[in-house]
Amino acid sequence: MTVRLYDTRTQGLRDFEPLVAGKVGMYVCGPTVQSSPHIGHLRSALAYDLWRRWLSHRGYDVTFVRNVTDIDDKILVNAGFDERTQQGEQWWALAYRVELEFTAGYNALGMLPPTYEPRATASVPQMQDMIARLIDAGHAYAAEDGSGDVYFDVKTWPAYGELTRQKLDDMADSPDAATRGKRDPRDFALWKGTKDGEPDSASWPAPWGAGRPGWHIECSAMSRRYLGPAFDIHGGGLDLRYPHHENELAQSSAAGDAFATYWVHNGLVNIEGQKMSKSLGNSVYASELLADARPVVVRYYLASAHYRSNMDYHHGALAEAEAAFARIEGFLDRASSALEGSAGALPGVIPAAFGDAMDDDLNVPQALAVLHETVRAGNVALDAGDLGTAGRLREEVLAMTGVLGVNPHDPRWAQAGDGAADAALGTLVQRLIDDRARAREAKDFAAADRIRDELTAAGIALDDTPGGTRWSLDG
RNA sequence: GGUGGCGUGGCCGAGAGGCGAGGCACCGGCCUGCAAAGCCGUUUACACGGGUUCGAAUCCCGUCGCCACCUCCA
Repeated sequence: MTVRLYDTRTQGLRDFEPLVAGKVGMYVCGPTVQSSPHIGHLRSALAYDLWRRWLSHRGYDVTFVRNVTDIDDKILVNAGFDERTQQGEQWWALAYRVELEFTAGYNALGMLPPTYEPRATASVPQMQDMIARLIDAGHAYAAEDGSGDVYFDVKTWPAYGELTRQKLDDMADSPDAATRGKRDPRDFALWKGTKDGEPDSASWPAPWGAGRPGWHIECSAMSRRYLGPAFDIHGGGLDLRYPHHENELAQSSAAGDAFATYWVHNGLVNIEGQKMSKSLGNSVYASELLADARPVVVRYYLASAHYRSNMDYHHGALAEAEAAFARIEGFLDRASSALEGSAGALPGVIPAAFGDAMDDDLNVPQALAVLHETVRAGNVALDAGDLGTAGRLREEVLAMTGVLGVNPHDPRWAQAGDGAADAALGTLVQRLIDDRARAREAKDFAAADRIRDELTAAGIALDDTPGGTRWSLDG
């Protein structure tokens, strides 16, 4: 019952062994809040939400940190505030507005809030401290052009490239290197001196010149602040391996930190076979997904491929997920009707095969297969009138969907409705169902079917069960 | 050019030397007044060419195709 995970650095599966028994420190690179969250952001966040839930389920006390990068070139550009005319949105206003969109997206999909969710702008002193230590140690230098930039000196760190197994000589030169006061084209910025036209609000005083932190140093400083110089798992999107994570690893190591024991990277989401990009204009935003399907179905869909595989979002994908999810939901609904009154409030037991799949590098697709097999067995038991077995299997299904965060009966997923209107609708529908029952009793099937057709046309589905006719709002 | 990954049936998507994961769709049957739901069953597979093996989708070699990162990106 050991959790195994795929570690990018060693390129293989490793048994998970925490630094401190029973505890896990996990740092995940959160978004740069420069524009609205898209399907890829949600998928990434979900991957680590699932890791966190599973590790917790296995008894670990998980400290989960996901940062918010709220100062960055793109944020300044996208906000486009003009100092002279005072027109446009302030960068910090844009950052906060977008951060709220991300939070709303995470909440909609039932992601557990991180233990800590630090903003980069709130840890600038910690970043400066780390930069100072790197300069003192001879691994970083202030640019000689007086720009206020500070760079990491990759040639002083022979291990540079270890995460992505690249040799320094093979790395492409940065195109703007010559003009930026770098000693080597591959040196990367730890601190960016304030340039003309940039707002004072995006400038922090520093010994080497006023400016703002580079992207990479943010994560090194924040992970250290909240998890310490050594922690267990560092996660992020596959696209962050290089340069972001490579640079984090280099600077943290050079500063004397042990940093992450395991590196986990989630696969990306393509759209209709193509990479999602702003230039192609094919981005699928969180708001679109949530308009197309129930949040729990979006969550189910995004979890249905292994977290390390690239997945392709295509038209109809959510409808397929809805159908698959409805099967699970249907069983639980049937079981609830059949088992009404019988307690069965025991904490559900997760089948061993499900646990084995999850332990094996979070193999959710395999775990879902176990879940579906349990659903079928449960339906068989219900058909046979074996309520004891059905009840036990229902508990298993609830336990499995619970740990994945897709329990259909979780109040979280309940549609926010109008109680009085729902009651009125229920009364009217029940009257029609009663009328239909009388017609069926009298063998007047034409009349009975007419009632059902009318309800169907109104978006209400009927389901004749041994326990009576049930109705539901149909999608 | 460097580093890494992928190619499974109509679709999605696991698996990784030996009983054809699971879901969606389709077809046949059971059940039902008819549906729906549910159950049972059939049919479609492992890019291509070699090799290793008693046995390969799974290992090895080669070929083709696709993709990611190497510049900001979850």
